[in-house]
Amino acid sequence: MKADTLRGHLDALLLAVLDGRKLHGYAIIEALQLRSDGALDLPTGTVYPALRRLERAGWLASEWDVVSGRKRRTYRLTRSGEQALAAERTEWREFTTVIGGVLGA
Amino acid sequence: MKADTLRGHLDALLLAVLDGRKLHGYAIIEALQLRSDGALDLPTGTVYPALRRLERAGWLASEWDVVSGRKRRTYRLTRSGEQALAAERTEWREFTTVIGGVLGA
DNA sequence: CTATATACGTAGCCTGGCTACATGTAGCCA
DNA sequence: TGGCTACATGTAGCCAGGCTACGTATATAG
Repeated sequence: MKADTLRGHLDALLLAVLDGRKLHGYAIIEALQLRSDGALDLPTGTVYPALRRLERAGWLASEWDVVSGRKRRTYRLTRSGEQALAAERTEWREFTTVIGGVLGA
Repeated sequence: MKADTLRGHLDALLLAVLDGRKLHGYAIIEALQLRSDGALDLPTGTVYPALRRLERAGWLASEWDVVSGRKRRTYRLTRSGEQALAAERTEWREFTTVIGGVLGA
């Protein structure tokens, strides 16, 4: 996939992958690979700062836990994160309608 | 539409709007407004540099003409521009499939 | 004769994802 | 025991590319 196309859609992806489940950063990256059949392989330098940003925005909450000696910061959607996800999904539909409409015919 | 979402898709829009017809810059902006029901209102500072870039890339060709005293630089797709457009359309489908797939369920 | 629409163009900002690091643990295998 | 790989988190700074804010000029309507 061409570079830069992700711009503006990263938040939506992160919120979506956390919809209904708790995951830590590393697992989020893997989940996105899985759900996209390998098309999305986001670097940690993209994901970790984004997660902290979303937490500061109040859309995610995190807590540390330790699994077999390794520390993990596990994230989950907050109530307002769920609302943000719904909004992101709506925006995505609008976006694809607009661009697709121009490209379409 | 949220800022930055256009990132990486501008070329596709410009090529698409010139598919099968010649247009000058100002008319391209209007055509995009029309085709998107007003959702796309690209500033000249976005469109004009992009057109020149696409021309340098060999995807567009331009010529000056004068209509009722006003000078216009009219653009058309080159052969390789048509190929680029086809490629952009394919990439767009892939992109929406990937992101939509993650957001979807 | 002023305002608005038409028409083209550039310099420089700004944002946000990415590159390239730094740090540390667990488990496997030779 | 030592090294390699997978797991796991994080930051500093780069960089691309769309956008803001300009500057220029003509035609037309009021």
